Amino acid sequence: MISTKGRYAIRVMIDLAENQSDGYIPLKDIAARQEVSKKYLEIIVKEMVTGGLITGASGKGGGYKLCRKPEDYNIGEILELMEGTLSPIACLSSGTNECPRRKACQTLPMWTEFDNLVHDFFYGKKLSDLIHS
Amino acid sequence: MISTKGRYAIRVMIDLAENQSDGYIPLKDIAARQEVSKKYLEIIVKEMVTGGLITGASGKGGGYKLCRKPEDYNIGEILELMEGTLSPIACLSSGTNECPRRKACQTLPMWTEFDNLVHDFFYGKKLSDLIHS
DNA sequence: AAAAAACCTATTGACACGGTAGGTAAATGG
DNA sequence: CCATTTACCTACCGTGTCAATAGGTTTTTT
Repeated sequence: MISTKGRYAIRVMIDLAENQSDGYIPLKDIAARQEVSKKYLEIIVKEMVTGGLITGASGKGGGYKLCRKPEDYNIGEILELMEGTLSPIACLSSGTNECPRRKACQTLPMWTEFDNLVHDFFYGKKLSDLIHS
Repeated sequence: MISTKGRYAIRVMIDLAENQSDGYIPLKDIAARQEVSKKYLEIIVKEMVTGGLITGASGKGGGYKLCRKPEDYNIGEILELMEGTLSPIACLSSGTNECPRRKACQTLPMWTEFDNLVHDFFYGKKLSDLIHS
């Protein structure tokens, strides 16, 4: 289940892409357009900055902007940053201690197959694919 | 993220399929083979009975058994029963009140596409596909 | 009657989700 | 220089789910 953090992050990215200009776009505007609490977006946007997806600038005239072209982002990296992992199964998330039943597990092949499916789907989608206008 | 409930349920089904006999298989045995707490399995198995996946019988010689052939179960229905929904996005889960931004949402098509992918994957897998022996 | 099994109700600790609140630092315009 | 605007930072909170555990009751067979 993909949480609001991941979903809102993508919407912020789309908003930034569509309202691109020379300068920065204040979060207040994004929150208004997306009809999401600005306070909550702050948390999300902060992670996006430290994760290297966007850049922020303080002060008057400040705000946020993309640091790459929309076609150079893929949805998978955005979701992975926000959700921690894209893996739908605990055993497959990196950093999980290896399951002792791994060798005998009859479901693991299916989960692995599914994991690859999910990964390929989201890493194959570019931010620019979501923009119409 | 698929929880232990869904994952254990599938393992119980596999266990039942592989140890099929004329009679019923006690949960104690399943728990031992699967190395999972019997107490916790009770909760899961109960839902599987009320959901119509398996049948249970009390008393000595009792236990659980499949009520269909392994090839007549698909993984999707098992997961959907245990997880409530297979939809990875809240907006798409049945019973969710319709999002007011639905018409304008630029991410919905992607979520829908993903939702279909997930659905097709799990509904296309049969229980019998997971059994080797 | 005893044993074995499912079945039932309640409780728990930990943690994540989805926010809210209030303040601090930085940059700009006048 | 000062007010405004903006990001940035820390803390908190209520609700719910997850993953179990505990202990008892009913049903069925031998």
